[in-house]
Amino acid sequence: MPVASTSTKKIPLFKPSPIKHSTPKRKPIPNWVDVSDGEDHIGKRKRLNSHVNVSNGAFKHHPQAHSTPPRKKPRVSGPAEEPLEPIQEHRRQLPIARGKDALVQEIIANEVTVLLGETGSGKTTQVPQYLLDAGFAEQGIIGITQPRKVAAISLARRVSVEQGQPLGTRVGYSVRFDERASAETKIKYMTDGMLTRELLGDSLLSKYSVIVIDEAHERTLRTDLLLANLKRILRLRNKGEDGKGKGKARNPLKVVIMSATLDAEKFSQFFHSAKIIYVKGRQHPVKIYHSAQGQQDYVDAALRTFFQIHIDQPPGDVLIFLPGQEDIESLEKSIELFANQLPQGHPEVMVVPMFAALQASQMPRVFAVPQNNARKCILATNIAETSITIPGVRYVIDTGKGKEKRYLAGNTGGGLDTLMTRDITQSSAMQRAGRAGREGPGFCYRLYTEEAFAAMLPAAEPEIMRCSLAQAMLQLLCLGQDLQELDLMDMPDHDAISSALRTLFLLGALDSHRELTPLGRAMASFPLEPTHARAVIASKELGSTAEVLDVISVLASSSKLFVDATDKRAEIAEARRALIHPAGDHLTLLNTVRAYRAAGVNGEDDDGEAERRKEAKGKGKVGRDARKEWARAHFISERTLREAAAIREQLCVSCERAGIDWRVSCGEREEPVLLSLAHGLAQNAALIAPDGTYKQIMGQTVVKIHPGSSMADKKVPAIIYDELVYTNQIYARGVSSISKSFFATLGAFNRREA
DNA sequence: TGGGGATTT
Repeated sequence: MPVASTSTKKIPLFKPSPIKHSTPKRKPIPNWVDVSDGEDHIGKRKRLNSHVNVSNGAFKHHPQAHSTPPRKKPRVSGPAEEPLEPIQEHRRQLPIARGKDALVQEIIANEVTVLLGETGSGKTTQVPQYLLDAGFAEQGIIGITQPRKVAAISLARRVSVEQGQPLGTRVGYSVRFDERASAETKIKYMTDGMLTRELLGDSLLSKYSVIVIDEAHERTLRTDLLLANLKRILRLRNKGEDGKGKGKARNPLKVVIMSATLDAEKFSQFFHSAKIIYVKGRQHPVKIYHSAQGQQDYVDAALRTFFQIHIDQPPGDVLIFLPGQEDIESLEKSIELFANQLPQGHPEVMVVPMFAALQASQMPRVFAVPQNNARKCILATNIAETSITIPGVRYVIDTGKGKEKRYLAGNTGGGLDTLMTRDITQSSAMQRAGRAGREGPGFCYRLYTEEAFAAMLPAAEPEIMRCSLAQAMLQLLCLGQDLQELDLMDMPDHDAISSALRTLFLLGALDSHRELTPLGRAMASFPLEPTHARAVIASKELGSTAEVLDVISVLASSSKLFVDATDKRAEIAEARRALIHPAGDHLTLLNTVRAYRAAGVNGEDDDGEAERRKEAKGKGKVGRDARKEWARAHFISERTLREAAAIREQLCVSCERAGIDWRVSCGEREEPVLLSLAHGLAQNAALIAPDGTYKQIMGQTVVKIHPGSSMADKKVPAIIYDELVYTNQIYARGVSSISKSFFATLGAFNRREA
């Protein structure tokens, strides 16, 4: 074995194991309907537990598991028929097509339907079209929610092609910063956050005749809030004229809950034992191997497994799931080292790292076709589980580990995010394995035992149990709802609720009777965390709105501004030196945003005013290129800056509605900026102790300034910070120095505003 | 001396 000679370690041995016990034992539930076999079974409801496997969407484990699934011929055929358009033929061949009539019948007959559809069933593209055909769009819109923007957009694009109509007419989408929909739109794909927002304006969602919640198993915070509200809306909209459910409701609503796997029964129970409809998927079979023994060092085990595949197995790209960037970079080096020592005749290896913080310029490599028949090896975080699909993958190596952020509510100084490497869930494991079967039969090597798989949690805890509730509570209060009284699928811990209430009180959003204040209502009108919204509002009196919007829009962006590459540390530090502000990270952000804007004018520094005038006239290519080059030279994510610019524009609109003049600037004075931010970050503050450590003002937690902060290793009397993250230690991230005297008056300030 | 991944009229 050539690799064994370069490594003293033994290659792990794998035994094939067809996951015999991955279908959880379930009690017979009378509500199950299987429509996979098509219209033969209309009216003849089959009991699921007697004949169909449902829990394992990623791969098959019945006797015919390892053969390619049969492709059904179109039902409409014969010499007399017109040949079907390729698109329509494709639609008819999707697994769900055979169940169309039965599915529509069930949706007509029931208020809520739970649709359990495996990957590749076609449920997300087809069900809305079936509902359209069945006349559901005559009284309203068919809305389909997605957790991710890109999914909503690409689905709408696909379905508009299937409908033969331009995007934005019959089929449209609506996501933040981007909408393609019109008065004639009947099928609308949208993010769950968008529909949550619509609730604030129309608490009955009355323009929708059907709402389809897709990927419900992901249980995002917004999905959970939607589900609770849909239950309420159904009660209000679907009762008859006499108000008691008799007679015909004027504007009834249908709800369809779609889930890939697992938890279908929980959705059914939540909606009063709603019918569960099951549709098979059409995924290529993936053969699963578990390691015979548990692996202590998963990076090393992944290394050995990769070369075992590379040397022994036929061509096909390899996707390795790892927890984070550190492991990815370490494995990348190891694989390259060993790949260079391979004997002649072995294909080369092209190693591609993939994680969210990667520079945009590196991303295309993931999709590139390797040269010289090299084998591509993608090292990815769980970004490759749901967000990005990579073509060509035939082998998956699953370490069984992933990082998970979890919010721990504090009873004093705000909360704390933990970011820890943990065992993944069974649902994640199946999702990861499924990534090997998208184009053909595949293989998944799990670096953990079958017993370890069985011991994993079936699914991740819902997000509502793992995040700060302050923003959700504030939004609900504006709807006249109380999170504690809401009929949620899972109720968050009492600690999380009281911590959020406390935060809202300290920010002045609630009064001492827990009533929403005018300030709270103003805060809720911003698409921001309450802490950030508070800072924007505080900037009005302090005359620093333009600057605060520059800072907050970056903080509210989904990705990092400063991209770091481990191997260019010195170069990066040198490039950014001029941007660093002695007062800390917030003003460093401000410098960066200003410099970026100025770079678009002449490549020279500028007060930004000229650029704003130029922007108003239309964006010039020269300016765009200059900005792009500037961002690249300073190792700054332009994607983040562009997202921040879009957020800033939206915030300006919110400011206008709230009576805040977003043009007001404090010029070069820095204190008004920091003071505004401090009004929002009042709970996130620490004072230096005699021993040189920082201690929270509210609460006694000792915090360390994150090494990535410009304030790292600096000793100042007092700091504010964006967040606390616990990894190995409790780190404060996004740190600025602030005058100590500020805190004496802060509490009084917020309450006076309230 | 260290950064799982989404999202918002």
